[in-house]
Amino acid sequence: MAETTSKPSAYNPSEIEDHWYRFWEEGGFFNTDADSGKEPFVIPMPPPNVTGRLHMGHALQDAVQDALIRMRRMQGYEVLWISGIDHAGIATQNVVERKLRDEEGLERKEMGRAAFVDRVWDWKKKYGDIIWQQKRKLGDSVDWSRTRFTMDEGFTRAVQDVFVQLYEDGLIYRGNYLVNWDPENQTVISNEEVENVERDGHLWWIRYPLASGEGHITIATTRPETMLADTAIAVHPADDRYSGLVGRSAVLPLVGREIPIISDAYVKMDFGAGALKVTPGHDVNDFEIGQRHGLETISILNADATISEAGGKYAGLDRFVARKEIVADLAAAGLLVKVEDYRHSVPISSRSKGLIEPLISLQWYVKMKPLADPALDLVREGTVTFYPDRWKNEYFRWLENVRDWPISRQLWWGHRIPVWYHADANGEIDEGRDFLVSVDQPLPGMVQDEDVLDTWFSSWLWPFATLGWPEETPQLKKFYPSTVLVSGYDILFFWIARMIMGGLHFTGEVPYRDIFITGMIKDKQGRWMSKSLGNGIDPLDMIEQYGADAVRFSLVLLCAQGQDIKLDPTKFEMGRNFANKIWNAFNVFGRFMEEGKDYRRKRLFDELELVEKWILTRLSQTIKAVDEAASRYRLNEAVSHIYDLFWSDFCDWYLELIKPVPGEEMDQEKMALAIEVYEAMIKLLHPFMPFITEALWHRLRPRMDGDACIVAAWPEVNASESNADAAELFRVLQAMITGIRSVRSQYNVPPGKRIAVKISVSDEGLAGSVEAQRQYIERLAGVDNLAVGVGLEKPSASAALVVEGHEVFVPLAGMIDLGVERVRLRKEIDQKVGFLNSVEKKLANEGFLGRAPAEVIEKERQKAADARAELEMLRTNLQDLN
RNA sequence: GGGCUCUUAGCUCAGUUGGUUAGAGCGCUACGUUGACAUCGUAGAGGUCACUGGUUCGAAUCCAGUAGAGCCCACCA
Repeated sequence: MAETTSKPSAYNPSEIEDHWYRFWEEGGFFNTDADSGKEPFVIPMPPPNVTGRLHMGHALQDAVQDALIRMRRMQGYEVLWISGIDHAGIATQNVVERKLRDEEGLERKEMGRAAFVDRVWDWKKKYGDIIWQQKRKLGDSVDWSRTRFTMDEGFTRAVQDVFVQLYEDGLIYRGNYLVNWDPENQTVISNEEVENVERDGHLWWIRYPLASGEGHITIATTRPETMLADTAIAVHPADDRYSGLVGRSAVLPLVGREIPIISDAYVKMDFGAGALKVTPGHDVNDFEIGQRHGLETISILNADATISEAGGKYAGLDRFVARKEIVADLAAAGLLVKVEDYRHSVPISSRSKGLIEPLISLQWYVKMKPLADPALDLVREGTVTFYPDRWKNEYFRWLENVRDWPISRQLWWGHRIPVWYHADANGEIDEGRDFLVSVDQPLPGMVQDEDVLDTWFSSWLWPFATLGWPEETPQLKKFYPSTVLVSGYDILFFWIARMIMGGLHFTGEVPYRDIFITGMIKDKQGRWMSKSLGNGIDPLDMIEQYGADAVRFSLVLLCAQGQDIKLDPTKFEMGRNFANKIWNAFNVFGRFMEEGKDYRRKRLFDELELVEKWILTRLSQTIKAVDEAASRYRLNEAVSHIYDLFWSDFCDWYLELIKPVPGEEMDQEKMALAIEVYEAMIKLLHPFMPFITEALWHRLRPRMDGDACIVAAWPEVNASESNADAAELFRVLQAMITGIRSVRSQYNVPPGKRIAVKISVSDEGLAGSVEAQRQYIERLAGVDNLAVGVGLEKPSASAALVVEGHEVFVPLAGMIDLGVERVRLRKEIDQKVGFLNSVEKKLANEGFLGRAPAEVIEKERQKAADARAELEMLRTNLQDLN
């Protein structure tokens, strides 16, 4: 499928990306084969929500994951990128509910559960995999035939089995406790789903009369309406102001209930009036005080956060309306002491953004400590490793303090809880009788729990339930545990920690040994990207504008060791420019290639010319560095090594030296090596820039059907084709060329004008070596009259440079400006003197000589000697000017 | 209140176990387009590595403290 090479075309990402994605997908290159016998490499992709659209976070994490997947595929692993979609309980229910209301005027509750859930399924089938069309644009090499859904048949079975197993293990229980209640969605949520935000509020000081009829006690509260559920007043045991009141009672205003005054060390003496109204039914800390003192727990809120019947005359009012009325009533009764402005943090639902109301509710819980302890040990022992390491501390902190997990949700979209109740005469749950935990209906007439499970109760099974667990499938045997998880830290507790616990408990193995935590994408000012702020950058727009390869490359380059990325769209210019460079560099030799011809080098390494030995040496060094960096998930380093090699070495030096002069053809042997090196670099780049590399790979040689860059063998270090001496010699030549160019620039020598140069080196051997490469200097420094020798004399009226201990004279008759030259030399001398001083200071330090390693000392001595020699040359040259 | 991260060139950021007078991209200055690329090339300017102290022969790098910025967790009603 050779493309035409006669007419170099400009780089246009959109022209190649769809074409090559289709090539991969239709060619089956993404497919995973459980029977291949190759060593597995597995990444469980965090399943996007069914409501999801591609955002920059996906783009970053997919760029990282796909790079790892593609690299390992090229290295001969059987790769599996576990993919699928999460049903995302609350989020999806909300989206569909809103849509039905807006577009069809339908209310969920009026529709009924079965009809509503049907509509969510319809919605899922219609919109559920939009994100995968978007991920194809990114170039994700996913086996799309294996995608799963967290509510598909097998997954549902796994979730239910897990519930039953945990119940039988004694790790699931049901109970009435204070929960985080989200009145908007009318469901319980877990602590992790609650955000605390600072809000302006008030502190109401309220006087509670004593039951004796004389005197009163004053409390301060931010939520006066909860007083309806007060069952005590608490003061600090050491608070002298109130010591006489402890044990007596107060009368709850507006309600008339008599409540005890108790002492508890929880109370802060210096806050408010030092007395605390205790509301066990609607406050976490008060609940605990209530437990300690055996207080009654009263609940005065309905599920929709209106005041319940227990709230007497306020029943039916919304909590905020009730608050106003209660405050007014207190004021009227002369019991409102004062109102202060007060800024404090309040809990809100991360889903609905509604204010959370703590209240008592009957829910299902998972007992966490027995699951957490083994999960802690495995990370402590190093069986599981975090990259970067510091995230393990967050993990420890959370798991060491983990609280039991409320898993029931009062939603309709999700996995039904596999618990069955006897029904009363009305078909309602009869709480008076025992329930049965069972996947299937255990007895006719029993009714299933109305609630569904927290979304994360299915997600935590992701790495194995996707492979057929609990069946012992070949897939499961081959691909579990996974190799590495790539994720953001935002779901460390929600998902990663629970996945480790679940994996261990249910399969007996850790779900993966490596966890690579990426930074998060922020906007230019470091804020989270969000719809409400409107500061999001759409990856699809960026792909359109810069190309997918450019977007991926830039993201990986910016993604350093878990640091957040403050993203500005102009960052993608770096990737785009690089892609353009790659494309155009091909044309340097590509335009000379004969169609259908396979150029292979005949020369051995020793027969290569210097710059060729050098570029092969640099290639080997780069391959080594890339492999090393990738093994530690330092992909930004891997990528910058390749970038430097390609741009600064291959293009700026190697290509400049081997490309034919205008009008001439390219030497076949040189072409063969150029193709060889370029091909290796293309392969190194493929994991990061898959489209452009695939496109170019096919242009490099005639390819067999079924061959592709995506499955080409990963480059390996070839020690026999690497030569440090050659590399060093070339480096010296580079320094000489740069020096001559610098002189030219300083004296404004026109670019086209060729000049004479005399190079005086330190020994005959080097003179020969430099002489042999004279065409490099002539070509890249614009020199037409080059003399090389030992101890050559400085021509008159010439600029003199000292390069790596050698002297380079640039005669500039008529152009030389003694003033400029003096300034230049003095500057060089000053620099050199400063350098020499610092080195000599070290060498004069007995501590250094006594304690530093011998090779470090030797290096310093060499540096000093070199610097002295160079300084001597510079000074002589300066004197000659006078 | 506890913990974590960051502070390096005008801007955005790299810098792997401490060892050449610190690097990149962008921006800036000068010069340069009849064939790879102006999404480019060549040369250059630009940094007391936040501050203070300590460890060390040697610190951008390790430790302590200070000052800013941000994040996470827990939350005084």
